[in-house]
Formats: sequence, structure tokens, C-alpha cells
Amino acid sequence: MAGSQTCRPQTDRRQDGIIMTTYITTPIYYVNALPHLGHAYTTIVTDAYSRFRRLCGDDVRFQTGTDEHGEKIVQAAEAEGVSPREYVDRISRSFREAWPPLSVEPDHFIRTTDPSHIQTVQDILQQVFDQGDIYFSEYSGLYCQGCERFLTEKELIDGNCPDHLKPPKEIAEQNYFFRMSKYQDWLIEHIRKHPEFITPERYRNEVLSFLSEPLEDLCISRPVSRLTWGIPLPFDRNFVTYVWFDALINYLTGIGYPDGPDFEHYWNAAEHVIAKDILKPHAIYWPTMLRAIGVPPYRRLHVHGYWNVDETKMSKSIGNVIQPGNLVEQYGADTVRYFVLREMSFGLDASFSGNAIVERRNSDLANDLGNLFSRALTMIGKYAGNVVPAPAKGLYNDVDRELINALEVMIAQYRLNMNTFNFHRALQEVWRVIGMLNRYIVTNEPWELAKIPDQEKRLLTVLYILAESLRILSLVLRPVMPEAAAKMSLSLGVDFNEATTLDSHGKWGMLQPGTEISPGPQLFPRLDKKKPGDEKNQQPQPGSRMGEKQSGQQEGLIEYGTFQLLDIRVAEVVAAEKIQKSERLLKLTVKAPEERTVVAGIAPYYAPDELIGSQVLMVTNLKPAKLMGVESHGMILAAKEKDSDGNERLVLATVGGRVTPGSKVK
RNA sequence: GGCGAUGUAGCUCAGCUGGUUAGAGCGCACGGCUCAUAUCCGUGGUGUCCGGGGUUCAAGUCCCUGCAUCGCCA
Repeated sequence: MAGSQTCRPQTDRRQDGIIMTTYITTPIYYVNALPHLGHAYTTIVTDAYSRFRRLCGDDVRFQTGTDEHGEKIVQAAEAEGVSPREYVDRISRSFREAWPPLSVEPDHFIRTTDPSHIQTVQDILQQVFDQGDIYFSEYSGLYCQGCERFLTEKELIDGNCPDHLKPPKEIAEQNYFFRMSKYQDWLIEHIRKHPEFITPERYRNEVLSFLSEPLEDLCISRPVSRLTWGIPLPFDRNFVTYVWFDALINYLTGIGYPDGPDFEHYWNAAEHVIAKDILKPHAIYWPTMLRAIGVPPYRRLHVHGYWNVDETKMSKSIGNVIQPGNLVEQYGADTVRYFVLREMSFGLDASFSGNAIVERRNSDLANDLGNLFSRALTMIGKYAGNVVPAPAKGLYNDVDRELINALEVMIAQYRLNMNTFNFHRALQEVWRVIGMLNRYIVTNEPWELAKIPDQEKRLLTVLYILAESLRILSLVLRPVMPEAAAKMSLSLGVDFNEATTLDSHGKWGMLQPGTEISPGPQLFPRLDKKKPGDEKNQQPQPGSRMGEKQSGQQEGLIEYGTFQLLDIRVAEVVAAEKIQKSERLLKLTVKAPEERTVVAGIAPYYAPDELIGSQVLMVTNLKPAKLMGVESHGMILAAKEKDSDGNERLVLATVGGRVTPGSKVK
């Protein structure tokens, strides 16, 4: 079990009669790309948690927004031929508009270009500067003019910038630094004393291990000669603020820091949700910044992992980038929310695929929950005239009591797990009860009871128990699947609203006999699985930056004659096997049109069996080379993609339709 | 290179401080029911618990070592 050690009830915050408060945030998303699955996950988690806290009776403030300054934004805007302002307005809007279709309802959407944010950032910088925690110093490093940024040694390949293939220049630059090191000991102590400060524990350990080494001070500026799209430093107009002092402070400005009426009220209850890539800024920079400002640290930081997209199953139906809008269109908001919350152990990585989401939808939502709901309501219709029947007093037997007890246990476990971000466990608990209810129906056979006149009381009792159990299910499912839960309670004639809480409505026996039931349409119709060959839905990617890259590339052009040197042909795979000692390599036998053997480094992305019969593009006039002992006569072409999370994958290049093997590509 | 995490049924994963025949869900096979969304219920099989060594009366669970994957750091 998630158990008593990690799950601590909110006794530290709760005092009888006092309304608890929750302030929960997503990161502000950088507007250099459109929203994708990773953004959607963070935001869904945050929304589900905020709904859960509301269900607990909390006064909740949920904030998300966009991060809009920096060099990359200027570049992106230039590439589109618009001003940075126009550019960020557009992308920010696409974030803001991405959430409502997912039933995500933030209370506030903040933008770092908001005037009030800019003002407060400057006030804070001035304060920290005045107290001596910001100083001017020289910084030297390897600067790539193509990238317009400093590179680390690690990034270099053979001493060159990996993107521009030129050596970076060693340059020195003067900048302002935040005296972060000054607060290192305090931070270590704070993390040690507050086990919940950074969760899950693995990330807390990671931070502590990082802090065991001396902390460097944080560079917080960029000279205006290099960057103008930023917040000017109030004490030196030759510089603008560099990312973190601008971005992190959104958590304060969004609730009216320093003297807004609600600031302290919410800040004392602050919790942040982030993906692991921005752990360090949130776990180290941010608390030390707050310390310097004189604001107490946030309460909890919740760190989640990445979604690995299962290419082989996914790419064909949806395309490369998984856009929240597409997901909602295909599966509906409830299913997407349920899937991501159920499938990922919070903190760990998980994999996403179209098949997985359809399987969850069909087995968990359609078969288990939807069908349970449908069969129960139908029976109440048939045997009780569409009205919640009255249970016979004293007629609860052992099976009934076991079920009711299980529901109570479920609510407690659900609370504990939702509160500690163990959403998948919370949902497991709920589905254990759903399984019990399906068994309960089979055990009691209401359709048999209905045939025996003197069993009517028992029949009505069984039906009442079902209806009341469903009412409780619809209550606990509200944070996860708002639409479906609302439909459920509506069908049961129950009026849940903003004032409804787990305490007020999560008790057995509150469903009033006599309430009219109105079975609606199916909650979750079953979905068909995508067939492997279904490539019709492939659509151009609106977020693609392909165009920019091409137009920007002046150098490195080749003559047509050079291109002609390549002999690219369509090859049909007739056999494929893994090369034993290698993780990456597959040995393929292809027809082009003569048979030949090629070795391709695609084993992580394609199973040998699925390749047989497929047509790929191959460079046929490459010098043979031996790889892991196998001689390769040609090279298979594939697209190499790196998503914003840094995951790489290969997708085989192919032709649009069936072609005679050996056809030349030109 | 340093530190850490992970490696358990076809798939996704549970297995706390070592203790009888190693678990769940999905998938698969067979059987049952008919209230229900071709749904539900029951039964069933498979696992060298990554490899090797060790500690112990006893190890998936502890120690050492190797391999693989991932993360953080340099």
C-alpha cells in the first residue's frame, strides 16, 4: 500500500471549523512551441488535484499561464515575420484555449508579459539588489553565435557546436548574479526537516545529492546587446532579466504579491506541479529566491516524469506530435484524463499509445464502469419503476455490509492517495469497488429475485445498495472525469454542486428513496482499435518548424549533380531479425529488386515481424560496411525526431503507395 | 568518469522491515449467467523474480560482481 508513511492526512493544516486553502500551480509554459501531451498531463494533474481539494471543501486557487520572454521567442517571431508581441499573444492564446476542452478550469491564467507581473519582478529585483544579494561580475564561457547562447563543454561534438558545426568562441561577458550560495545551508536544512517539501522521494534525494556540492551563484541577466525581449533590470537598464527571476516569480504575482488581499491566504498553501526537467529551478533556485525576498517557501513540490510515446503504434494514427486537441477529439476529455491519471505512476515515466488508451477506455470505462452503471439503472427501471427504492430495514446481510465497508475503505484510501498525488492508486481503489459491484449483481441475481414475489424486499434492498454505491462513485470520480461524473449523478437524481464535499456527501445512505432515476445514453461507448494500416488521419503538423529551418539555411547547399550521386530505391523487406549482441541493430533482407542484406539501427523502434512486407527507402550505392559482424549493403532511410522532452525516435521513410521494389527515387 | 534508480508472467506493473505452493490488471483458453455497452461472473496455464557469486535454517527481498536501461552530476 502507499501506506501510512507517505500518506499523511491534512491534520497539520486542518482545524475544525476553519476552511482549508489550496493554491496549486502548473509551471508557466514557454511559448516557443504549441501545447503537447506533456503540458496537458501537468495541467490535467493540477486540475484534478484542484477539483479534489474543492471536493474536500477547500478554498482553491488554481493557476497556470505562459512564459513569454527570451531569445528563442525573438527568433521564432522573426522567423514568422511578426513582432514578439504578436507572436506571444498568438501562442499564449493557443495554450489558454487548449485547456477548457480538457475540462481544465484554471482560476487564473498569468502571462509574464502582464504589466503587473513585470512591475513586481522589477520591485523584487530592486529589493534583492539593495540588500546585496545581487552583484555584478564577469562570466566567461563558450559562446556560439549561431545559437546566440553559451554552450557547455558537454554539448560540444569534436569541439564544435552540434547545430552549427563550428567551434564556439571563448568570450567573457559581464552580468548580474544572485547570491544563491548564501542560502544553500538553509535550503538543505529545510528539505531535511520537511519530507513532503519535494515529492516523490526520488527527486528529493536527487536535490539533496546535488546540494551536497557547493552551489554556484545564479546568473540572472542578459545584456541588451544580445537580448531586448525581457524585463529590464531596474538598477541597470543595459540588462534584462534572464529567465528564472522572471518566470518563477509568476507564482507570487499571480496572487497579488506583495500586498494583494489574498496573497498570504493563498501563498501559505502553495503547491507546485512540475515535470522533472525543471526540478532544479523549482527545488533550488526558487526556494532560495523566496528566502532572499523574505517570503516563506512553498509547501510542496510535486515532480512527475515523462510520457514516452510508443512510436510504432502511435505514429500512424495521430502523427508525430500528440496534441491535446487531437486527443480530446478522438477520445473525449474524460477518457484522456482518466487514462493519463490511471496509467502513470506519478513521478515515474510512462508510455503513451493509441492502443493503450483504447484498451483503458474499453475495459475500465466501458466494460467495468459504464456497463455497471447501465445494468444497475436498467434494473431499477424495470423492477422499481425508475425510482430509488427503499431498502428494507435490518435486511442488510453480510455481503451487503462487506460492500458498504469496502466503499468506506475506498473513500479513505482515495483521499489519502489523491492527496499525495498517487492518482493511479486512488483510481485502482475505486475500480476495486467497481469490480465488487459487478460481482455483487451476479451474486444477488436481481432478475431471479424479481421472479419470486416474497423476495421483493430483498430485491429493493439490493437495488438501493446499487444506486447508493453509484452515487458515491459519481462523487469520487468528479475530480477525474467531471463530465461523466456529472452525468452519473444527474441520472441518479442527485444534485451535486460546488458546495458538495466528501465530508458532506461521502457517507453511506444519503440517497433518498423515492428519488427519480433517469437513465441516460451510454456513459462510455466502446471504441474500435485503430487498425495498423490506417494512415489516413495523418495530418500536417501546425507546430512544425520545418519551414523556418529551410529558409534560414544559406550555407551548405549542394549541386543537383551531387544529389544525383545517390541511388535511392524502394526496397521491400522480406525478412528481418534482431542482431543478437546489439540493442539497436536489425538485420534486414530486402528486395530492391535483387535481394540484399542491410543492417539498420532501428531495433528500439520496430519489431522485426512488423517490418516484413513493408516498403522502405534505401540508399543502394553505399559502400558495404560490417556492423556487429554483419555486412550491410545499403542504408535504410528514416526520419530522426527529437521531441521537446529530448526523446529521440526513428520513423522509417516510405512511399505513399505500393510500388514495384527497386523503383528509383529522385 | 562519479553518484543514484530500475531490471518480476506475452504486455503494464504490485511485492513493507528476508519466511509456507511469487501477485494484480490487460491479453489468451474454457465454462456460466442474461439485468447490461458482444458486456458481467467463474476457472486455467505459463514466470531460470536480468546473469554470476556470497551471507542465512530460509532471499525476488540483504551483500559483492557483471550486463542492460534511465536519471542527476563532471
